[in-house]
Amino acid sequence: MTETKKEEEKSLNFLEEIVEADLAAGKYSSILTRFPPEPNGYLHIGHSKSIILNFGLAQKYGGKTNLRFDDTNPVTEDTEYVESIKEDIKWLGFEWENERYASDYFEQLYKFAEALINKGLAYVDDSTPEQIAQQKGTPTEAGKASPYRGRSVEENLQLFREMRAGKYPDGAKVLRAKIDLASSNMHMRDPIMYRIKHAHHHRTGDAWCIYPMYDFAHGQSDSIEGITHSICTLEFIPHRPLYDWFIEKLEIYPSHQYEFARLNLTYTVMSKRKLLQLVNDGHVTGWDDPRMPTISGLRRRGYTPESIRMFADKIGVQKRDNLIDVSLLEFCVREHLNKIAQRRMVVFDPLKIVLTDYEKGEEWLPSEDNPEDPETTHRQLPFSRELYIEQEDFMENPPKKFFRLSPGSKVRLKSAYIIQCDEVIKDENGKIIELRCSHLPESKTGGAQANIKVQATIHWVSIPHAITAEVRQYDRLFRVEDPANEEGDFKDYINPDSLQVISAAYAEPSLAKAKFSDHYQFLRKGYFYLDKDSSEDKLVFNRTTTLRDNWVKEQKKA
RNA sequence: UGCCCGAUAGUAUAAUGGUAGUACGACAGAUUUUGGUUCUGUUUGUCUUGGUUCGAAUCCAGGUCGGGCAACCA
Repeated sequence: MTETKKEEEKSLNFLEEIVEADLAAGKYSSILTRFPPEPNGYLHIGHSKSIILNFGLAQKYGGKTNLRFDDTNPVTEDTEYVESIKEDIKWLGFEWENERYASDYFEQLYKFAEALINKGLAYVDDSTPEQIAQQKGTPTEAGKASPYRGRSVEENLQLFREMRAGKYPDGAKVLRAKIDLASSNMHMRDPIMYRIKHAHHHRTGDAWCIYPMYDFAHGQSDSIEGITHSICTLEFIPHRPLYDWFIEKLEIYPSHQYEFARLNLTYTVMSKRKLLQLVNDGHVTGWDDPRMPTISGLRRRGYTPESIRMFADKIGVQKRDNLIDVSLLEFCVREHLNKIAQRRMVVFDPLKIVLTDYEKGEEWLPSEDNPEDPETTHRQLPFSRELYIEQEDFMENPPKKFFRLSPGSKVRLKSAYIIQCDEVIKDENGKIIELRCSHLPESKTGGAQANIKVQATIHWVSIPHAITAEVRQYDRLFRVEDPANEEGDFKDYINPDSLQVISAAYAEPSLAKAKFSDHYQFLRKGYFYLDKDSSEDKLVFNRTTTLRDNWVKEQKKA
């Protein structure tokens, strides 16, 4: 009920309005969108906005979505990327109707090009790249015609066929559309349609040595598939007249292009080119480094598809440039993980405690796996006389608002007893190496003293039962909000402390059975996820994100 | 000094001529066997100048500011 109400109240974004209007007007009986990545890099969170938009729009209005790889530039593209892109889309929770490639249409596109030549709307140009740039003029100055612009249809046809046949080397000739060299839109000043590249293509192999440019491939591919709404980012706005021009002159199905603002996130970069540099220069370990904003990086770090979809829903879709605070993404992942994460106890920086009055040897105490879940399961935690707690949970001379353990004070050990610190043991340098404590024997859950109020509950592990694990704690990759727009090289703003490794944290033994299907909350520490670097004899956990921490804020104020 | 987009709290996003609302953040408090969660409260906004109108964030005009466009990239 509430869900439906919320749905109704939620206002439409501008694309949903367009689709609803088109559907209401009977322009289409159902819609077909497409997600068109170039397989030259891994998908990032910015792409997930586009994926969720394209697939989500179709889902909402009973339509379908094609996955189409825009593979018109063989020198940068590779099947490695095709595979990762498919995996990422599936992981986000979407299914495409058809898997297509722009390269599927190379023959058709070639025929389209000949058709334009026959109409006198395209010509083969022998000019060099420099000459073509010269001819284009500037935004304030009209361009000039190439000396080859007046070639006859027959000559153009013959030369274009020779281009295809491999008669010319790379760069010797191009095919250009004959449009308007005086247009105020630079993209209409006789844009290049085909260039010669004697390069191996990841799908068509060596069948072709001429390849269509984006502008001559994208709109026609949309048209061939019958895409109703072709949604892309803002920088393609000036391409739209060209998109429409090719469709009009070719007299083919009129797909329409719409544009939205791409996602930008604080403290990271969002371009494949820059991400590739981080990988190639070794600033990160790979495309799936958990610090990367790639979908594979976020997945490895422990983000969930649900959290990313919630994020996309919250940021909305608009045409204004934006820089979204990464704290919103963190909020979304905490929101989801709080509901599903299994609670576990892990001590990162141990301080030994001896319970001088504990005589039992060992006992096993139940602890809930997730207090947010009313049907939570419980696991058994081993308890003993010797425990580790966190160094930071003890202070010999505590400031006013310190609620944890200090000499003479009491704290509760989560799911176990209330303890009190009786004696502080130091080494010859005065460093605290051990605490002697006593416990309230009736204070465990359900006991007579269980309801005694103490200022804090802290986590712990039993020393004889503890296992060790490597813990990788991540921080933002950059020191500044918008590294791409800072002076100089964006790499100068990399955060040198973006990774902090604890090689041996002490964990409760149940974590020996950690699984990739589970997300964990290490109590009072944050959310963690098993890393693929784990092996039989070594556990590795990635910190997905910290818990919100008011104590840290309190300390900063002081 | 051409053309094209855009402009609502710190950040995003609604209000489609009729009470400027929501989320995140920040701040304060309550609850709590996680300084988590949950709950309550507070804070801050229509780029500007005119015009149309009973009434303008919304429509019109001028200005300002931000972004994009001159790859054989997509």
